[in-house]
Amino acid sequence: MFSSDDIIDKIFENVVKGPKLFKDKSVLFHDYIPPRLLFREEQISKLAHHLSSLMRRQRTSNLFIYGKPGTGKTAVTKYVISRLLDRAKGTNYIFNAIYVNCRLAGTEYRVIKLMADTIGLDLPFTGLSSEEALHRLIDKFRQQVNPILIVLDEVDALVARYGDNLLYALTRLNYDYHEIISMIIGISNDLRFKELLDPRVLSSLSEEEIVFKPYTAMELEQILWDRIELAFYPNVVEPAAVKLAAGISAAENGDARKALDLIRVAGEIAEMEGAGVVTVDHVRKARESIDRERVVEVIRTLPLHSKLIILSLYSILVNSPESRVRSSSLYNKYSTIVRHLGESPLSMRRFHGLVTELSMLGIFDRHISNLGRRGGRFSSIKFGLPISMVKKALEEDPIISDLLIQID
DNA sequence: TTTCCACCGGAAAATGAGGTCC
DNA sequence: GGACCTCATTTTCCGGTGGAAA
Repeated sequence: MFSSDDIIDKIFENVVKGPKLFKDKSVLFHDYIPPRLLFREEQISKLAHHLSSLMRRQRTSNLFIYGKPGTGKTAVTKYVISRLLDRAKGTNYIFNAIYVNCRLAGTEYRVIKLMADTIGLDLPFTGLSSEEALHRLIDKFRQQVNPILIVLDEVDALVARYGDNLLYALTRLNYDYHEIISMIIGISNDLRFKELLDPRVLSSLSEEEIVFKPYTAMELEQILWDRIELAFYPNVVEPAAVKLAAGISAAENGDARKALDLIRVAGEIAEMEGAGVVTVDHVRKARESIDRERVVEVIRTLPLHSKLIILSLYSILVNSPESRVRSSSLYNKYSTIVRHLGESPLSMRRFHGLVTELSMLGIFDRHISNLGRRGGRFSSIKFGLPISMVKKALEEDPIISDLLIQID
């Protein structure tokens, strides 16, 4: 029987004394832009062609880029812009590029603020209306000498939540002052978001489109080998392991990021085990580990009341994980637990909202049943993942783990 | 065919904590 | 210092849902 200290000592020894597999792990992370982007020559040349007009200070079409996650949209856009900016240094063809990820920015105001930050305009975090912030940004735009390129990544997230007011204002500015705002690039994972756009915005933004198709398994395999050459020492990754990682990712929308994650985590597991080679088995373990870590991470970052709802379901199902619980029973249990903590439970409506969120995250599995006039319509809930995984995630919260001890 | 049950969920308003502006 | 702002969270209100019973 090994103690926890023995296990840690063994992992440490493997990492320090075991064979080194990684030459440069950073090239396997999502934000790394490689020196060449395979299978995207057509998109690179189309984008570079458009941007070259901008550098000549000619009016050029706005661009709409779409494709599934992990198909290289952001990487290609950043790659082309950075290459052209490098080339333009010291010439008269310089331009300013503003890149904002709308989903990460979160709100319309923050998108405006991030654009302002890029061109040296200081806007407060809060206190101004979005309208006022936009006015100040536009004034600053007008003072710019060089043409401006605006890239709005994951623009669908902005439009779905706040409508297309900001996009309308920017396309309007692009129309009226095209010598300043020379080009807007909208990047989206979801083509359907175009239905949400005002026809004037749509016609302006979709003047030109570039489509990124998902990578095939063969393409992903070559992409992986290209990165493995930079990331690992020679001959430490088995070809079968690469084939498996590419196959798994091709089945999941041809997502290159997933493939890179699999190979990176497989390499980390191999290093921890003190293995000299990354094998198929390490890729399988990596797949499990990524799924498990994702769940633990999601639950860890949930607000307290969401965790308390999960805990309530856990306390009911701890001895019969496959049973289902009515949402009303779950609410009663949740209320009892919250009152036990000396707090007031959330309203039923809010509770329903959180249960819906947990179902969408795959933590809960909700099923609608209908027993008719006497029984009515109701949803029954169980866990969408192994109960042991849920428990592990809950144990990371100090308040919840105390309650868990009482339940167990 | 209508009624009823037990929710479900959209929309709008409220709340409170952070802030700016004049 | 008061008016006004953003933003995340929550509450309140209320119409919708679908299948069995009346």
